[in-house]
Amino acid sequence: MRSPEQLVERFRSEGLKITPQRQLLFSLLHENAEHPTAEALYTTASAQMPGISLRTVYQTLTDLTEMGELSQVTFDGGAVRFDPNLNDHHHAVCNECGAIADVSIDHLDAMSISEPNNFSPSSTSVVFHGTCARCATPTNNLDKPTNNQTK
Amino acid sequence: MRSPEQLVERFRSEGLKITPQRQLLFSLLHENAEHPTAEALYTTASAQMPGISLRTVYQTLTDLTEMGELSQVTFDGGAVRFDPNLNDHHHAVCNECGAIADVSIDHLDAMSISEPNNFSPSSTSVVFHGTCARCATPTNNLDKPTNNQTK
DNA sequence: TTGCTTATTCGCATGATTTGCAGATTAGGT
DNA sequence: ACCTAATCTGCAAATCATGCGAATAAGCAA
Repeated sequence: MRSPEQLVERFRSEGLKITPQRQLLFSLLHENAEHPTAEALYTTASAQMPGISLRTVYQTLTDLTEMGELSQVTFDGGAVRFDPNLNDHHHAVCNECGAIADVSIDHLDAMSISEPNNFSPSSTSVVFHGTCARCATPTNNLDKPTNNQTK
Repeated sequence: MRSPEQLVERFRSEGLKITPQRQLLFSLLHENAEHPTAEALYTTASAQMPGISLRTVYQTLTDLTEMGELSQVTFDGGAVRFDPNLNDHHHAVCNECGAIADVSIDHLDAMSISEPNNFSPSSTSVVFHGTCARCATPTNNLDKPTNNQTK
């Protein structure tokens, strides 16, 4: 996703209005690597702007997605998560705390479908499930984040 | 998933009962490569056993999943799909008709997380999105399946 | 075969997530 | 300051899935 400033420009140039709600969400999403759900963003947004509607959060997220500024991802059937990282990347999901990390993959091209089924993929997504560094370290268990998994 | 006969044995040996509903679902799932949703199975099952409850379909699918006879997969936030293929495999989703095919992947091991983030994956799932052979062939467009995508 | 015990089925209510709709509000230009 | 279209908001509704209790039936024993 672009910076809030750039998004403001883009919205203006497309005849869309710059509302406080949108500006807030722009800033909450900018460089946000937490893959938040709509509800999570709503909670955060509400703290700064009491009265903002969950409907507006959904609406703005949908708009940004349609503009290609966000991508949506879901893991294991939980709620949709929003990802402002537009670079080619994949995800690692921690089974313990539910944290989702962006990961780059080396040699993705070396991987190929082995059967001659004529399927021509236009995109490939890889999801790792496992234990994140934080949860794997027996020491700092005290400040371990609580489980954020939806399902 | 094992054969219906083997499942009957397993259920018996675990003190579970062999009901007509379960037997029907065993046979509908056996070697089923369509990755059906609970609703889809309910529709099919209802044709052969009018009156069967959607609740029972969900219950049986959950039971089989907990027994490790089925796995659940979701794509793009749609409904959960059930997969009786217990072999190590991945999926190819057709953007046109929504069909989901099982695929084996060569050299999955060649692929690796490039950043030193200490994430230790216990499982990896790969999903290809693209166009299936059927939809890619301009000739047999007449008998092309209808779009089954949930979202 | 009859009866008993307990698993199972079934229908309905409920929960979670997301979208549709319509009226109230407001951004941004005149 | 005013107008108009875009936006926001709250609520209803759709979809998918699970909890719960009463009714039913599988499997065993006599």
